[in-house]
Amino acid sequence: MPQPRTAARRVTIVEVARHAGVSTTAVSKVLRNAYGTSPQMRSRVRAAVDRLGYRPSATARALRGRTWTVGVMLPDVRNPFFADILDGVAEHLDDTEYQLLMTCGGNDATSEARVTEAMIDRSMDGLILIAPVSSPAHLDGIARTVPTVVIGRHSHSARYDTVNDDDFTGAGLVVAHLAGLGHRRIAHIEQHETDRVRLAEMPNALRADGYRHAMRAHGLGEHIDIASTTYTRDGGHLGARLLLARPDPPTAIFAGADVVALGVLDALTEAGLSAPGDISVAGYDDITLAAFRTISLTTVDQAGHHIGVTAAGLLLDRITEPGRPAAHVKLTPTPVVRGTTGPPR
Amino acid sequence: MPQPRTAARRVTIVEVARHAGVSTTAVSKVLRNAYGTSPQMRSRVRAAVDRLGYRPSATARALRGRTWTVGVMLPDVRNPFFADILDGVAEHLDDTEYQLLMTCGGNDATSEARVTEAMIDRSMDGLILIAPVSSPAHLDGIARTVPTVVIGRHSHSARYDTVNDDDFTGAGLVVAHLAGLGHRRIAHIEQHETDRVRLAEMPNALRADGYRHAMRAHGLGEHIDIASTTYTRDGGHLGARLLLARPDPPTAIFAGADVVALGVLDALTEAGLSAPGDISVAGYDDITLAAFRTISLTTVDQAGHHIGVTAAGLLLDRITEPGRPAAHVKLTPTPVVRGTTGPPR
DNA sequence: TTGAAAGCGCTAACAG
DNA sequence: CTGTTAGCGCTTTCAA
Repeated sequence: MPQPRTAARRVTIVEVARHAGVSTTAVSKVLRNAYGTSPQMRSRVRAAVDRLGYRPSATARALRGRTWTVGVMLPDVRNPFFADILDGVAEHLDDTEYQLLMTCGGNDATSEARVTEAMIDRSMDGLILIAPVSSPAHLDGIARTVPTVVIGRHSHSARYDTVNDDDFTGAGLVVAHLAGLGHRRIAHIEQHETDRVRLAEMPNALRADGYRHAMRAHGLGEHIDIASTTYTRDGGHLGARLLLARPDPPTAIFAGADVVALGVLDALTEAGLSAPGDISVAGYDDITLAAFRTISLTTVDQAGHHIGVTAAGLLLDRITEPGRPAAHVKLTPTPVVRGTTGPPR
Repeated sequence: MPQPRTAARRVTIVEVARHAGVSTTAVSKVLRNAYGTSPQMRSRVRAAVDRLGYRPSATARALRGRTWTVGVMLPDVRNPFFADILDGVAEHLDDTEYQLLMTCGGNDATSEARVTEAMIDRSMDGLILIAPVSSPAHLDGIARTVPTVVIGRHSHSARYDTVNDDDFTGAGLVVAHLAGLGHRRIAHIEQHETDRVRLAEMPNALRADGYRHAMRAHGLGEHIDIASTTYTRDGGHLGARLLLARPDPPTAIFAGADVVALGVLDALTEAGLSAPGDISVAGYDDITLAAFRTISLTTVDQAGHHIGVTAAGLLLDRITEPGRPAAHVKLTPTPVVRGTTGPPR
């Protein structure tokens, strides 16, 4: 039997139609469960599809209808918190026809613009943007072009939905826990913002606000002490060094994110100190690693999985009904007390 | 000035051509730097492109030429080792026109098939599969359809390139290090394989082989002791518990992957033991977390970043010249000695 | 209920 | 060097 020597060309709708003895229109209709197909036509078409191993070309479909593709932009593959969100998104999408495709935004507006444009160029049906750093105007522009849901931005846009953790409250939970243990000099490591819009929208800014507010509420306003660095391990390391060098160093550090807390622990080890013996440390996010016994980090669970499921649900709704009013969901965080916090010595 | 109330339709090549006063062919040629365009035509077209903010539709291009999209399948977003590979791939692609899109294969053949089909349906120009679990026949089928590079499978297919760490040698490095410290009862935690093909192709199987071989080479054949679990944190936890329960427990544990070693450390902490005081622990991969001072894990650096760069290079070559003979690259691992290994007590 | 035909945005022969 | 023309695989009016 002669074999073609080139890569087998893909089976197209034309071949399916020929084998089934019907028109391409008919095949298309059956595939999309469209109106106006007889049972026998359906079964003949389905048989031909199976026999030939036909799969529709998403790119050809894109020129007329949808691609059944949802794009997720995440800032960084390394931050394990985003994995929880992704799991949630994937779980919701698994029950649908949609395929998930991911890209990295790189925590940088230029790179984010490149990546979102790339997803739009590829005719994705909808986008989920996780913790984007682009300006609200730019996000609005994206949302005008394609159905969009934003995670981790407290904005009030009418064009896209948002899903957030209540960061302000979450920060308060940490302060309450530490104050309850008897700490007074509770310091915070934040990722600094200067831009007015970002001060209002970014989770890190709201956590810092929540920290300040809660400190005052507990009568600890005079002990407010913030080290401004970044939400990275290095940022935590630097922040801890700054705080430890104070004339009167804190007895507890609330890091704005778990990765930051890891950097803090690193700096403590380096300085010959340990948590909670010498100093208490708390994070935010409850990444999987926080539960790791060797670390056992006290933190705040913002239910990444649930955030992902919610965002995926909103996106599919929005794809179906692009003009519908924007939903802005805020989820309640819960404190997770583990081994890195204890009473001050 | 009246504003359209619906979402602005995308600018197409036709409009660019009209504004520039040339044919669509001309625009297409200029955009692709194709042969046969005069300087003035080029500048007029470019001006129109900029003015109108035109971006080519990747999906429309897909029907004729390439999509300038490379798909990467990774088994799992959580394993931080894959992030190193991704960085390498992204770095290499950043200098090109290609856009990277990722999917999760889920460490499961059925799910991998779904995901690879999805990428093929979307006309991706090439695929990089990281540590796939599908059968060689299935991988061959994929590679017949689209240019493919496989990372983390020691296969010898003529259809796709592979990039691997020399796992056999790497395992030997760990045994040599531990034996050099004076350990004799060195145990190993592996991810078990029974299938003949997988025994020959999977990195975990080669690491176990390398362990056995090195133990014998060091005259420690009688102390070979393997706990068969999985390459996960839980697998490490379970493996350590099994090994600690032996009548004569090991003085050193070589975990087949860093995530496994984290599970081992977890089990040690639980049992009131520590590394390297009570027992030495080594991993494999050198994930970023291994350098974290609180952990300071001895491991093997398999240069994930370099693997990624190499794979991306091979893929672009293969896209250009699909028929070229397959390259099978094996990179040399280097030992990274940190704080979790020391002399036996 | 069914199918012919037009066209989505782009590229590639082929003429001029 | 430039433009006309014919599709790529699919969906969608619109007649039959």
